[in-house]
Amino acid sequence: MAGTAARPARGARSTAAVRDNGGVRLSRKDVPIVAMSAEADWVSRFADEVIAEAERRAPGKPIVCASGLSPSGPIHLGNLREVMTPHLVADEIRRRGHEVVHIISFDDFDRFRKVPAGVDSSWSEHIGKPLSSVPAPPGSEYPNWAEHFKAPMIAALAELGVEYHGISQTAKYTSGAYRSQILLAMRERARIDEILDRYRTKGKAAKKAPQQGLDEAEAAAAEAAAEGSGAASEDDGTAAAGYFPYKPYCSVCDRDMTTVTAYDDETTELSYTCVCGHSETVRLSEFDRGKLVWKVDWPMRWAYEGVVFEPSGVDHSSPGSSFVVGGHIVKEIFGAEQPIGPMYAFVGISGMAKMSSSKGAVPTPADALGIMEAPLLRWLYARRRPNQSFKIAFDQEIQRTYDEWDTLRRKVHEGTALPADVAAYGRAAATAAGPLPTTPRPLPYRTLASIVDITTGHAEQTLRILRDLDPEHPITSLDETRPRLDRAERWVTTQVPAEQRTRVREEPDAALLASLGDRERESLRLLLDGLDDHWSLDGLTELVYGVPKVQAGLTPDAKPTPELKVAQREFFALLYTLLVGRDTGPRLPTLLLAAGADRVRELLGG
RNA sequence: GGGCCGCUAGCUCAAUGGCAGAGCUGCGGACUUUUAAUCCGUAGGUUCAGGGUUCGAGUCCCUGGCGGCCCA
Repeated sequence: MAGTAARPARGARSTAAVRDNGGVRLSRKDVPIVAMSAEADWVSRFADEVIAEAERRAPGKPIVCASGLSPSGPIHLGNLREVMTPHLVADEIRRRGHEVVHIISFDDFDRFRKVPAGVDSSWSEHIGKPLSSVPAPPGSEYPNWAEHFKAPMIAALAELGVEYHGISQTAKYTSGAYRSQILLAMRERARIDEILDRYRTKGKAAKKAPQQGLDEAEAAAAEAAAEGSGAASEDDGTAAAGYFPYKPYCSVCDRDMTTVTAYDDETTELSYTCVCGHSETVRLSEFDRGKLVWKVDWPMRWAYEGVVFEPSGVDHSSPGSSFVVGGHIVKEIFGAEQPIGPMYAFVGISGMAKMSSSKGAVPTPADALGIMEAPLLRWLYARRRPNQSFKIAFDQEIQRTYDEWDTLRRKVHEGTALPADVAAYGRAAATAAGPLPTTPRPLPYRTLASIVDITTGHAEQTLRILRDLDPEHPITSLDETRPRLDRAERWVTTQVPAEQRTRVREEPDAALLASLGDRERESLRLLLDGLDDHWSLDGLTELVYGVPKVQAGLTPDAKPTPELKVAQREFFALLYTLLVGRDTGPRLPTLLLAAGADRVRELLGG
């Protein structure tokens, strides 16, 4: 296991670090860091460990890292950790010049457990079938349930730069690829039963009893609650006729409500009955429509693929969990070794204005990539060790996350970042295959969000404001600020609550305008008279700060005094109230430009 | 009843047995600027508690506490 595996000697690591950093020169500008300090970074440490293990187990062969995904529903941001953890390690191994393959196993031959909320209840007739045999949810363009949920994940992985070898367990099982492993497991069923028995507790019989009282739907719901990359708890194959680690899908109804009643090692003839009334005897040396129970299936695949690194969720850390039991089975039955397998903690979400509550769904990688660029999402998974839980911000915090990312980027290029931060940045911004796409002019996310909020995405207004942000190097096309601009816009429109959006008033606040004193009327008049001559970001800045100065008898370039600052604040509050109905808002020059001169005149009583 | 993980600055986290560090927040300042803009500076610690190993412990061992997750 990961915790007890021998660490390579210090010298070995230093050598790796030198080789890693040698030969790659960074130009000061915009070339993402490909080499990085191999020190002080969890990815590097796992890579050291995995390489050493791989060379001990299978010298000269490609190093195998693996992930398992169950397409039983939306594949969410927690499941992404199942992929990102081995991806980052495999990528580091690849950067060091080793041959490595990252397998993503889609467990689409698992049983359909439960009809999720929002799907027609008639789908309950499919409970017990392989996920690849269940019709896709209504309205889907995909041929079956599994493909429907795999597709968006596959698209997200491409955008994230994750290189992998995908394996459909349906294809593997139904092609007979695992036949000899299945026959072996059946032959060794008594020993498997004995291994499982070590972890079955004495209270089991008493505990099982109440389960009988549950109806099918409740039982399915309870099982679904434990669902993960592979359920931590699942039918382990115990039946009245003895223990069998294999379960056939019924030839008639295609469900796994089957019970094995007899098996002959000599002929490989297996008899089963199904709740649908069907019963038959098949020859396991030819029959391909069934699978090993999860606790045997997983270690079988470790052995079959020669997996050296595969993480799993923390729910696998218990004594009787499939990871622990699998460690015994892979060694004692399949004669192979357990992968190095860190437990990863859960990924939380902060925010989520709309999506989760209405659809009953947790956000997916595709949702995250809608509001943030791929390198940023990669960074969130790279910067924390797998055993640390973290949150992905869908609320205002995303602005801070982006600020941190931009600051880190600057520091990395200046050479002032800490080694661990440099490493995380490098893993986020590029893979062994090269850098990920970036935004040519990465303006601060909060600025973009603020602008898009005011302009409601209107391209012409947006460009006008962006152009004036940096007059020395004006932005000439929105494309320079993409895709970050599009992410910010999507964030504003899908995640920012309506009451936090800036809404320029449709009609003038007649009552307020009528109640204004002479001094306030004069300030508005001064502003309106200056609009045409100051219609630029800088010009309007000068104007809005200048109006109170002129009123105080000062010149527009006078130094501010405490009294003047008070007057400015009052003036700004008045403008905000008249323009957006609140006493604060986006910086006024930006707001004025976005609203447009005609609307400003109307709202200010001009 | 058992297991895994965590506990370090106000917050989020670094630190491979060798001088406890970043980011954010806060505070102070600059920019004609208290905004949802930019930059500079600065403060901040009994590393959960107690014991042990060691020349040396945030780090390793033991006991306890608190928190999260899981199994039964």
